[in-house]
Amino acid sequence: MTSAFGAPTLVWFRQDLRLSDNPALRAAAERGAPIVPLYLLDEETPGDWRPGGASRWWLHHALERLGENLAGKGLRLLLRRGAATQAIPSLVGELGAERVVWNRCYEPWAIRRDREIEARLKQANIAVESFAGNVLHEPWTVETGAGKPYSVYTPFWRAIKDRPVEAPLKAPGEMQAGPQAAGERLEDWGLLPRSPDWAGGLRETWTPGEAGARGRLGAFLQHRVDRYGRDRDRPDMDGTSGLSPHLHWGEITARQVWHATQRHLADTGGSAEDAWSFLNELGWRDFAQHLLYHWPSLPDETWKPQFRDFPWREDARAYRAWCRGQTGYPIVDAGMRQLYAIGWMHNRVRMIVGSFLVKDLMIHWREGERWFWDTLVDADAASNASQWQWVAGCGADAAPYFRIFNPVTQGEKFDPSGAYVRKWVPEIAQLPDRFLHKPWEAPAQVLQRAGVELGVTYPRPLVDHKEARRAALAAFEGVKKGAA
DNA sequence: TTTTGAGTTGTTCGA
DNA sequence: GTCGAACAACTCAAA
Repeated sequence: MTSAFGAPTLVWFRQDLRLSDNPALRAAAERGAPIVPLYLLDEETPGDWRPGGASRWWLHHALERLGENLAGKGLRLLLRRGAATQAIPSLVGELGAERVVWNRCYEPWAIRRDREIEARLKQANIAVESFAGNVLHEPWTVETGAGKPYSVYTPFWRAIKDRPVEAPLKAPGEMQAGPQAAGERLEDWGLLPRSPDWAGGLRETWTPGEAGARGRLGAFLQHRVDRYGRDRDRPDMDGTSGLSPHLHWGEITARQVWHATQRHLADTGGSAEDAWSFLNELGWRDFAQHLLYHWPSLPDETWKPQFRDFPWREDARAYRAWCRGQTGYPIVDAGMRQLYAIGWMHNRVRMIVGSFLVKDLMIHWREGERWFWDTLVDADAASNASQWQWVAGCGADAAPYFRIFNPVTQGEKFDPSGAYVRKWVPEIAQLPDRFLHKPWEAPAQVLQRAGVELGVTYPRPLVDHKEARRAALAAFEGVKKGAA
C-alpha cells in the first residue's frame, strides 16, 4: 500500500482546521513523504464535553472548507468516526503509515487520549510528533518566579506581553497524497440540525473556514481595532473582532492574530492603546488554557473549595426562562436570544447574563456553562469554564463576591440608545428609551402606547434585583463563615 | 522568610 | 448629576 515515495505520514486534524501556520502539516510536508490528512469524530470525548449543537454546525462547515483547501493542494481529507485510542492506531496499520503528527490540545481529556495514543504507536515503532497548539505560549512555558503556574491574570500578562511570539508558518504548497482509505461522508455525521433547522441565524452571521477567519481579521484591523478600547464594551455596536469561533477551531491562530495586529500597528501608526487592549484579550485566552492545563478539574469543579457548599438553588422554571430569554430583564433577554439565534453573545452581555444566573437566580454556574457549551459556536472548554467560575466568584482570579451586575444599570450604560435590546427583544421596541431597560417602571399609559402588556406580551421580572442581590450577598456571607 | 503592593469587566450610598 | 468611599478579607507574586 505504500507508494514509491515511502510510507505515508498521517496528519491528524483536531482543533487546527487550517493549512497556514499549521506546524504539524508543515512538518509533514517538509519531510516529503506522502500525506494522509484525517479528521476523526472522536467518540471517546467525555459526554459532557463533546461538541454541542452550535459547535457541530460550525464543525460541519469548517470540515467542508478544510477538505476543499486540502484538495487544492492535492490531498483528500479522510473522515472517520470512532474511539480515537483505537481508531488512530488501527488506521495507521491500515495505511502502512510510519509517522503520525498533530498539533496539541490542552483539554485534560485530549491530553490523556493523546498520551495513550502516543504510547501505543511508539510501541508499534511508529514515529509520533506533536507540535504547539493554538496559543501564544504553551501553558507550561509560563511560570512564576517560584516555578509555579499563575493563578492571577495581571502577573501572567506581565510575564508574556513582551515575550516574542513564534512567527506564523506559511501554508505548504502542493503535497504528495498517500494511499486512499475508505472514509465516511460528512453528510452522514448529522452535524447539521434538521427538523427543525435552527441554523438560519448562524448561516447569516458566520463564515466558517480559514478564508472566513482571515476575512474577519482583515476587516477588524481595518475598521475596528483602532477604536477597540471604547467600542468593545458596546453590544449595540460592531466593535469586537468576532474571531472567537475561528480561534477555537484553529482556522486562524493566536500567533497569526498577534503578528497581524502588531504589523497593523507598526504600518498604520494606529492607536497603540487600543491595539494592546485587543492583544490583552489574546492574553486572556492563553490564561484560560493555562488554568485548564494546570487545574484540569476547572470545567467540573468549583475552584475555590469553600464555594462547594454554596446554597445553589434548583429552579428548573427560572433556568428555562433564562435560557429562552424570558427573564423580564431586557438586557438579559436580549443576550440570551442573541445567543440562541446566532450562536454567539457579546462579551459584555455574557457577564451580565452570567451574573444574573449565578447571583440573582442563585443557579449553579455549571448550568450556565452547560447551556453555553451547547449554544455557542465558540464553545471552548478553557474559556467557558474560567469565565463562568470568574463570574460566579469561585474561580482562580475571581470577581469579588460583592460584584453583582445590575441589569438595568448595565443596560443603560452599554446599550444607551437601546438598539441592542430593540433588535433582540422586538416586542418592547416601541417603549421610550427611559423605560426600555426597566419596562415594569413604565406607567400603564406608556406601556399601552407601546403595545406592551407585562406578563402577557413580555414577562414581568423573574426576580426583584434589589431583593435578589441582598439574598446573594447573604449567601456569600454564609460561605465565608462556613470556611472559617 | 517576611513584607509589600496589588488584584478585568461593579454597585450603592452619602456628601 | 457627580464624586469618592465602602464593600472584605485574602492570596498571590515578587522583592
